[in-house]
Amino acid sequence: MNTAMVWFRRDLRIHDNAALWHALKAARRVHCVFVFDSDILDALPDKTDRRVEFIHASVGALRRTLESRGGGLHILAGSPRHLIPELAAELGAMTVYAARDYEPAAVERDAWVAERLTKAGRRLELVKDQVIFEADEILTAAGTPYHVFSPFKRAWLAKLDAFHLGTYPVEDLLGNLAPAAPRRMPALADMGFRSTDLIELGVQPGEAGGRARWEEFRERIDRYRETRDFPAVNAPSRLSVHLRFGTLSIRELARFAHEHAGEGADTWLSELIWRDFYQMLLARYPHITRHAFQSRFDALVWPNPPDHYQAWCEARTGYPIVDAAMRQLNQTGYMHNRLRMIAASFLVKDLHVDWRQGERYFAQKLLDYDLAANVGGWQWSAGVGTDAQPWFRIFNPVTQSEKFDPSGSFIRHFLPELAAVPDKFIHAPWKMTPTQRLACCIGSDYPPPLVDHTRARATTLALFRG
DNA sequence: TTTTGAGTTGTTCGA
DNA sequence: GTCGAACAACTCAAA
Repeated sequence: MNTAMVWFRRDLRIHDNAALWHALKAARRVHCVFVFDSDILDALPDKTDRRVEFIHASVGALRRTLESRGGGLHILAGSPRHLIPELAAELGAMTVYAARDYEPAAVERDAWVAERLTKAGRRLELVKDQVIFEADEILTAAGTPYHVFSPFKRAWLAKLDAFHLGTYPVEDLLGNLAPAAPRRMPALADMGFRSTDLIELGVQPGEAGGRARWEEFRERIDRYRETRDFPAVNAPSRLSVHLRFGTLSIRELARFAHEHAGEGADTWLSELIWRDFYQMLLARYPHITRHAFQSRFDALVWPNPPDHYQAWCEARTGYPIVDAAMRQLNQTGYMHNRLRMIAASFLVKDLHVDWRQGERYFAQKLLDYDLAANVGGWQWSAGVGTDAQPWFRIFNPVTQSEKFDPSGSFIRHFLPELAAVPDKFIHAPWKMTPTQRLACCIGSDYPPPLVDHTRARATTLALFRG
């Protein structure tokens, strides 16, 4: 009997699923499995985690879809290092298919599982699914990985063709799915987690949720370029969480963006290329999770003044755009991309805190948290990453605020204590005279600025000069 | 090997 | 208020 297994991880969908297609193509009986990984879940300090709920709901939806096609989903909880080889043996699956994951911990886990399977005469077959081009597919003429985005993007676009954007026709082969014994799905509480406000926040998990969001964004894509930098506008795709957990296919999104003419789609496609770029860098240079990409900056000692990090986390720096951004993150698990840059630049270059602390904080809070993209973004903001112009990258939080939240409507939404502050002062409320402070008292209703930007900027430049 | 052009998302200063 | 130049000078990628 020709039997295979598909191990779902961050590809929680059926449509255009590479691992599922390869298994269905190769075997007459295909078992599907998902493992709630206790090695990851047990380490999470906060048991009210929207990501766990997103995964849990998406896995439930995946099981219902598989069952409606005559198949099923084995849902287990524990360490996949043992559970995957055991289940493969129990089901008689010779090959386990899975989508390749480029995070160092996943690479190590997969090598471990592969070795176990091999010893038992089976094998783990990892296939490309999360990116358009993997680390060894886009190289310079010298055969080395790109370290600069623009030439990487040119090479990426030059290599793009119908083959790399093609859809795996999974739907044609679903007759090979094997059912799973009907077992109750583990509840969130069984794993020690509580339910969250995910649905109230408007996040729809699962493949259907991703598709709904995608259809809604396609209506707005032509305006993406002009509107994407304004956090008060519904401009971003908000698809990052679906790409993170694979409830949408990157090939489907990239193909649409590539075929859809216009500046909006081109700009958005660039963002998808950035995603491939950072995945490639992490796969090639796994040490960048803890060390500066540019080694000459790795020894840089950040002053990290006491209380600065805490004030930033708790949205009380006294700079409205930064605090509003941090409230958006703390309250909703999401932060607009422009604000991620402003908040990151402020923590590192105004508050002089090590970028790794900010990266870890985002890791705790972001629903769409992706190690590769987050590390890449923080290193770029800190000026220690793949491009070398730190003096260009010290955002002025007031100028950025005036430019990208001109009416202050985003600020007022997340900082209602500033609602009555006149437009003229919304970006820098400490400039109000005592009589103007009736609307909001700086010092009691809202904190005074934690640092002086001009002085903090000078300190950063000196720090980089060495 | 050497040379050349370019580098996501900016800010500040002085006219 | 608006405009252009300076910022500081390095690394990458391709010719």
